[in-house]
Amino acid sequence: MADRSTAARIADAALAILHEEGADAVTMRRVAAATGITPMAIYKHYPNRRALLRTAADTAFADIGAAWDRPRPDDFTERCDSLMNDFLDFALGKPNLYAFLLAERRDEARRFPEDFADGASPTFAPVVALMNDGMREGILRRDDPLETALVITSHTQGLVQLYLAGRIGLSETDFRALCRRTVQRIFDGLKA
Amino acid sequence: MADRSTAARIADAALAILHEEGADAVTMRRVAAATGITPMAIYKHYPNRRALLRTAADTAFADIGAAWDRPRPDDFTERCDSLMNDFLDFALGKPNLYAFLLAERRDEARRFPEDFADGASPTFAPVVALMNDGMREGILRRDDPLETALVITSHTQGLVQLYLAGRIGLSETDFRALCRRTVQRIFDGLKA
DNA sequence: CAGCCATGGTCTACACCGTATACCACGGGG
DNA sequence: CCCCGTGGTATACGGTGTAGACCATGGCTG
Repeated sequence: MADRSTAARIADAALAILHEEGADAVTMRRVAAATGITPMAIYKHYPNRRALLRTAADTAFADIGAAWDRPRPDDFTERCDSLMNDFLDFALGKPNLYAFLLAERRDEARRFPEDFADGASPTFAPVVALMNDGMREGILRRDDPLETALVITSHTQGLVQLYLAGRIGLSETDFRALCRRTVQRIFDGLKA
Repeated sequence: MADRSTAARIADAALAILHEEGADAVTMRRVAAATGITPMAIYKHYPNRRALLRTAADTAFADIGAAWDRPRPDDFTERCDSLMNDFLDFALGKPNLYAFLLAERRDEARRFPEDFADGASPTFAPVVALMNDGMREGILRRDDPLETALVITSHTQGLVQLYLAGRIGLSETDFRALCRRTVQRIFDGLKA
């Protein structure tokens, strides 16, 4: 209680509701109540609802980046699985948060359009690095690592999107296996 | 004026606003005004806002299916490009509609979870058929056509998602080229 | 020490949202 | 002829984000 700043407690409450019930449930009145405060008091710390949601998402995003920045197995395939599992852990474990971040970064990206260009995004950079390693180790065909990483990430994102949309009727374990299998298939190629 | 039924005119207005300004802009009051009617009159034709949006989306979805059901080139690669271009035409030309359909089918799919299982979705079936053709013609490795189609669609959907989210700083022409290139890359495989 | 003012909180109010309810005009079938 | 279903209206309620006015408090300055 005699702990974090009010601004942080507001953001925490917003993030919790966002995580549990989705972005629509994050109303100023609910966040205020959860913080033990009047709705209008939020405006002393955030200019409006969008900004509140954005900073909540920003901290969540930073947390992801930090969680992903950990040692990986040496073997390329295992490292690949390990990274993908981290991604799936997040996307499947916090689908509301994931969906919101995906939608939210639309505007965030408008402010930093070069975010992709240099592969600097905390969620994209590890994939680029992985592709670089694979090429250096001779496992992947030498190619543009950015585009290769883009192939892998967009495939996985799209697959998760379909799964979260309920369009792939599999258990989570089966779906994770499907992801691993299809990524492998992409590496192998589909041609005869 | 002495034309379509009121219900249809309401749906038209909703679809137009949905297309131009996104789902959030589709308010009962706005749709009513655009139809020249009182907000509450909408409820004589649709039980609530969600239902109105859903039928608007349904007609749009049916239109897509119809538009895609047309003759394709013989050559496999050209046929592939042709189908992808149809998809990109829609996703890039009506991003609001596309985003809404993607989100909306989450619930629609909950009612028909087997929609993917048999590849019956009007946007998914053509891809499955294409993969089948490729395998029959010996161009693609003989494999599960559903999973192969899933690889291609999820990749493209994910890529479009990233592009619409502004995370790929390319012109539309360059982006279309990127799509073609990466799909080709998937067919070719990434391994050394 | 007196006074001021930034900080962070409150309460009230407004415009907009979806929609429940009540009412009404009218045209066709018993 | 009456009656009632159809499709329209007007009003109202509870919800939303947020603008505006107000106020307590505590730290800096004259």
